[in-house]
Amino acid sequence: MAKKTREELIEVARLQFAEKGFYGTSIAGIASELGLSKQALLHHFGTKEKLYAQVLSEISARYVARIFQVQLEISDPRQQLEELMLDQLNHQSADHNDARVVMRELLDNQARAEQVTNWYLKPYLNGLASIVKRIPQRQALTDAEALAVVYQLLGAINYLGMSEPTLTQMFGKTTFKALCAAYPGQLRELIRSRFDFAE
Amino acid sequence: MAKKTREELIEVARLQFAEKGFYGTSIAGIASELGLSKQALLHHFGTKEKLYAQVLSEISARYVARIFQVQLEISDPRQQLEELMLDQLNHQSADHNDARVVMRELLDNQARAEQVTNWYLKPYLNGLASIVKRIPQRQALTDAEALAVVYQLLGAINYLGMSEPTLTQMFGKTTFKALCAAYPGQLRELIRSRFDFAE
DNA sequence: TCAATAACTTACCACTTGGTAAGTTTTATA
DNA sequence: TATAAAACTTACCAAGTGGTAAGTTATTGA
Repeated sequence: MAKKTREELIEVARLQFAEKGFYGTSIAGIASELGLSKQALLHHFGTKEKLYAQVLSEISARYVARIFQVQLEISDPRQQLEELMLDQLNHQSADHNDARVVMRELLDNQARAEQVTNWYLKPYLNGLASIVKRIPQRQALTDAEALAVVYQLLGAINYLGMSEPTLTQMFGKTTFKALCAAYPGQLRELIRSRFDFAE
Repeated sequence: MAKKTREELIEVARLQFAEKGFYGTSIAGIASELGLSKQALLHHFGTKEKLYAQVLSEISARYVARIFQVQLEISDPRQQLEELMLDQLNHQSADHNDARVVMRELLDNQARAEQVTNWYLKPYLNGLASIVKRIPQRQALTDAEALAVVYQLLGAINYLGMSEPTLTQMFGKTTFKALCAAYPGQLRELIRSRFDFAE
């Protein structure tokens, strides 16, 4: 059962980092959620930073794995892209913690200035960019332009997911649910109008 | 000079909240940047929460003012939308602190559970949504669907702006600059392909 | 000029933070 | 069953947090 505690700690940490951010989360709070002392956590991970790095790297690994999987299942890069984006959207409505952690990482990491974690997300972004560059009529895109496209799509998807609490409070639960229901259709429309699936 | 100190405090707070978030920012740190004591700040604002609310409400006011302005200058809602979005993008490359504060507000506000601030962004979002609903062939959209469109666009824009530090470290300054240069064009293309300006 | 008030400062408080040191219990292994 | 190592706990620490209380200095306005 050695591994179990470790995994449970990572999962609790993931939720709290997503909800309150790196600074807003305390290692004592994470540990106590499992009835453990703060030092139990430090025993497993050494420092708060290392725990955070672990959480982030596992998220990244999940994303990258999904890219590989889709590339095996689908051959057309346009459909790969659409599948991955809609997948991300679905995955996010079920559990927006990953997206929130990533978003916070993008926001915080300058301040935390922890070089190591900077690279965790790179394979994921590169994987998506390379798919974009394989789309017909997009092969002339530079790396930067392809990344720009990826960022537009990810932004369009993730911005909504992480705004749930605020939007619910602002517009009410009903409106927010309607918004979420409308989203996949709008997103698909956005992708298709962008990469002219017609032809 | 009474007002000046207050305004300076708000500006410093804006930068620090943007960079380190609500929890990561300390009022002592803000004050000391101006050579003041922490209590000088508390004298002006009472609590950290109230200072934060002030920062957020000024950002929102700026956004809303821009909407009004554009609505006076331009009559076609499609062009209004394009102008506002490109404007947001430009404004953001010069100073991404506003977008970062907003993003953090969307992320944090559940945890902080501070009802008052929840509404600051509402006029801004509603203003944009109403523009979308005025676009020809989009008038049948529900409020939720219009909001979904707004969220897609804002996400596409803001996601990039706030990722600058991370992306710079990941891909280097040159690539990031190229990415930024490619962005307005890609964004315009996205908007136009979405709302068929052709007709 | 004088009183009121705004703009501060110093001192202090209770609490929380991440982390160290050292000891104890549990588990695995030989 | 003995031993080593893993998985903890209690105790402690220095530093930092937001905030209160009370006093001081500067500014303003009648």
